[in-house]
Amino acid sequence: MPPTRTTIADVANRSGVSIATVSRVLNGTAPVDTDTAKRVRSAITALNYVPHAAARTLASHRTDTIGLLLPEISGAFFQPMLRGVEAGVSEAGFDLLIHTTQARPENAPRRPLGEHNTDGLLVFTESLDAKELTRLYSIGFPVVLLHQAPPNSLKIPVVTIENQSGAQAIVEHLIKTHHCRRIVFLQGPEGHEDSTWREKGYHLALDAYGISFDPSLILRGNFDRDIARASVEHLLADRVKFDAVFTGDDESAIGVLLALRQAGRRVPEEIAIVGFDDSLFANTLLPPLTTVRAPTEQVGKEAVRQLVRIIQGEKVESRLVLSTELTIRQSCGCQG
Amino acid sequence: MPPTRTTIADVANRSGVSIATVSRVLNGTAPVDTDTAKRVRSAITALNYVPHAAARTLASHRTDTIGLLLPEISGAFFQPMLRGVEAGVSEAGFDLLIHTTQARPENAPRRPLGEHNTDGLLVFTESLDAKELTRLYSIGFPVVLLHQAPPNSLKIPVVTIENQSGAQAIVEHLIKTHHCRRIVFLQGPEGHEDSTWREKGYHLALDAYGISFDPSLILRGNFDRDIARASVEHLLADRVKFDAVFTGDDESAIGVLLALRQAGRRVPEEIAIVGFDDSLFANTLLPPLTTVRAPTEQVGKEAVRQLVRIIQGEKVESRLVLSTELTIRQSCGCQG
DNA sequence: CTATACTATGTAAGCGCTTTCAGAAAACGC
DNA sequence: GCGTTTTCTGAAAGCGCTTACATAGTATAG
Repeated sequence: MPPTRTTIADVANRSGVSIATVSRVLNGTAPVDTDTAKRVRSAITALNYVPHAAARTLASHRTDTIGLLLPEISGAFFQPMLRGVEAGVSEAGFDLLIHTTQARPENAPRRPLGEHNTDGLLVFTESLDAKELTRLYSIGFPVVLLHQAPPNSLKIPVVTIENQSGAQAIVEHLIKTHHCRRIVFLQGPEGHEDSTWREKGYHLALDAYGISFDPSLILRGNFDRDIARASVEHLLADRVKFDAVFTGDDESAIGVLLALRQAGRRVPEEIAIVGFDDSLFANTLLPPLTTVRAPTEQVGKEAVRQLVRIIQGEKVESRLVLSTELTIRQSCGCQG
Repeated sequence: MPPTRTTIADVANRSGVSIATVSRVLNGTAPVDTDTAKRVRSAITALNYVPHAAARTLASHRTDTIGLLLPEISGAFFQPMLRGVEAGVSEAGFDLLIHTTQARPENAPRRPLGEHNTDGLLVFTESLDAKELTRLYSIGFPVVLLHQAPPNSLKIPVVTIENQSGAQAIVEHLIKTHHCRRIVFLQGPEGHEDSTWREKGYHLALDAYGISFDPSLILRGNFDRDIARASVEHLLADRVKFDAVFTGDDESAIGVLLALRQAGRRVPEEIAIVGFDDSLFANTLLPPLTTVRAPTEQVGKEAVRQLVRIIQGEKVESRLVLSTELTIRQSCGCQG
């Protein structure tokens, strides 16, 4: 820190007004004489003055900051999410404070994000426990949930996507267009809501076409390339027959693709593969991946919008579901 | 905000001490009687007390926050970078404030990140102009530059990677092992330092093997999939002969791959492709991409470490260059 | 047993702002 | 013109903390 930082008092002195007036010019909270305002503004420029965020927060009870809580910052899925959130946040003139929860020690000394340093929180699946969520709800702190229903049926707004119908559509495509009958499904991480809904969509599709469900075709993929690969390798080793894999997400599709390529199975001729999310790399795989387009970036952006509205005291709908869209490429057997 | 937030005074009352003592327990800044400390701590727990960040900042002149300034938050390149930064930041017990500079209006009302809201700044290539950088330097504000030399030979610490030798190594691999002679190079964005160094490495490799430089083999790829693709399509249309492409980064390699595939040129049999960065998707391309491994995540982590050291008043070396490593896969013509 | 040094705690002065409250000056109504 | 509203401005009270500074009690030394 420099010996003496430029404060609002310096600006006030230089322009011959009180600090209250400077504050008014800064925030436009009360009418100020045009000339006075001009003098103040030029003093601000001349002194290179920037208001001290903490002082402002302390006095005004606003942080102008939105907190984002998610399991990890990396991963193909979080990228567009983050981009959307960033866009929304900067559009609304807020700052963004990010915390990841993965592998964070239990004995974390203080709550990283909350009413003490943000105006509101965006909480992604599983990154905050029900207890804390309940506490925040009870004190009326603005929170928006992403891809996750509120616990204990609290009325916390949610932004998510149409998982079930999207999944159903893509599985039905496999059945109807490509005559697949033995379709493997790779589950996401334990308790992952998106995955649960996608699995329901999978079942609905089978039911719709009268295909009986075979539990041995349900594997764990954990939305992880390597785990998905291992699961499929097991399946192949066990000589289980299947003609398609719905990988639950796109990341897993890479693992499946690698496993099948290794085993000499041709995709999509022998086995079709379809994913979910339409991650950035989906169209660079070979063959390009047929998947369900999830508007992840919009989810982020919309969630911020909802949150900002809540912060500003407006009411918002409690559940916003963005629609997904079947995106046909070639890994299902269609011709590009 | 709840009507009355829990403050340090509440904790003090409940445990029968002054707020100064509570503060001491909280920060460990002075010896406190064991029993007193215990009483205070249990009051903190009982009241669910969390210190107010802004008040703390205002009083202590520390924000415990590190600012990250980069052009965009998305993009395969920034992902590992971000991950490294996040890891470093949370390891050091700081918060992370992120700002992107791309497409931000010129009339941004206030300087987004600086001495008023962070303890130090991580600045990625081109995301802060020389004037502001100079100002920050002049007031002694902690800054670490990423992949970018300081302007006006200011002594601002830098963390970057060995671009030149990495590039030289991979081009020499093409020449020596695969007997390529007409190697295309795709430049990154105008003035991008990494790209400039990589281009130098390219030239050194040619020189080392006495291959004369052909300017028509230098194209602009802008580290962008689509631009790279268009450039190569032009080259093909112009019937320029070439037997390899060094794409400058990995993202461009996708575009090149698509262009060549479209044109029916086989990779790597007819034309070898090599990249730089070893992005996550590099080994999922077909053929898997031979590239130069850039330790981007470490760059992020190390940069935070340097920055924290500076914030704590220690001295650091002014330039940290992490080494790169040739990563051979199959797109150069080698057998996996 | 007095001088000296800690140890443990409280008091109070800010940190740099926002925001009431109040008052002066200017504009307006009739 | 005189009362009334409106516009503009300043004084001052905090916001919730940290941190000198001061003080009382308790060891330690000689």
